[in-house]
Amino acid sequence: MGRTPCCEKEGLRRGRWTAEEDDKLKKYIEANGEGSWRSLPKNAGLLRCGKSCRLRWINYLRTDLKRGNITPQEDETILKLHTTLGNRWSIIAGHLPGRTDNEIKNYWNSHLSKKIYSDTKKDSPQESTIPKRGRPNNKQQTIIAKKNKKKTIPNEESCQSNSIPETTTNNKPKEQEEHATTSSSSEKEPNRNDHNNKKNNNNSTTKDPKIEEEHWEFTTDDGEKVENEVISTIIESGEWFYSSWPSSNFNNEWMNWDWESDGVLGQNVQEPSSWFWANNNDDNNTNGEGEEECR
DNA sequence: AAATACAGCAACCGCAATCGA
DNA sequence: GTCGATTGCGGTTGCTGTATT
Repeated sequence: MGRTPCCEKEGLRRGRWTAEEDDKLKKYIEANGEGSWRSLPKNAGLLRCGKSCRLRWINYLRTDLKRGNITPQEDETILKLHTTLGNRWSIIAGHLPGRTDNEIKNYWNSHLSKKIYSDTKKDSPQESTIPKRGRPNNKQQTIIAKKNKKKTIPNEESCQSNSIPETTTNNKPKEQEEHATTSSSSEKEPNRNDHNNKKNNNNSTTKDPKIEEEHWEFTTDDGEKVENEVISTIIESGEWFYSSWPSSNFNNEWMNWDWESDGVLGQNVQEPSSWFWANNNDDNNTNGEGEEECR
């Protein structure tokens, strides 16, 4: 039994595309437009699976693609976005015109992940590269922050099919994937495609993430005023609220801060990994590790 | 020069989301 | 509302070129 293959495999070509195949595909799509990938190969005279055609078009043949090396600016953008979004390559790619998710994923795996690894190692050569969790140490800063009104960045990912952190049975979200790299097929969750499994677990009230640009003003213990623009990811899941942002915005240090947003006051203890879960209904809010306090 | 190791990247695979009858 | 078909995404594989021994 098992699943039906996405396309007949017998007689279909695999592996690298030839210039001739590229030409056929390009000409067909230019004449007929994208879509109908299943029937496209037959109509275009290609001995390829529709999926393969789609991938080839999206990643290499589209005219709006930017070729060449990733620039330092793009490099920085990828790093920042990855801090907040994790391995959500298509969303990251959406912020880099002309770049594809596959390209960014490959670039991350072959360049940036190593770069981050070596940087972390350099910073704390005797310690694990996995960010430690726990209470702030004596290097923490205490700052007073005022968050200005948020402006929501219109983002196509809200319309896309991106999953957000799963919720546990008590509706408290599981910890965000630490570096979001592995997915074991041996410990699969029930298929969420649940007419094949009761479509959509409706005990979860999670919403699509919002990417927001926030302007913060800080006053440090030393009286220094700091202004900062950050991109943060806001995810709501039932009464739980998730927020994260690039730690580089805060010099990778622990912080305590009081905040004010739209007339609401609160307090936070934030670790350098720069994300937290908070409970909108509870006075004793905690993040995924029980470190967070906010009201 | 040959063998081996490594890095980079194109392509594949399976799962989940979405579409549409 | 249900369910099969289609599309999109992210993890992984494996080929190819280059560096090292």
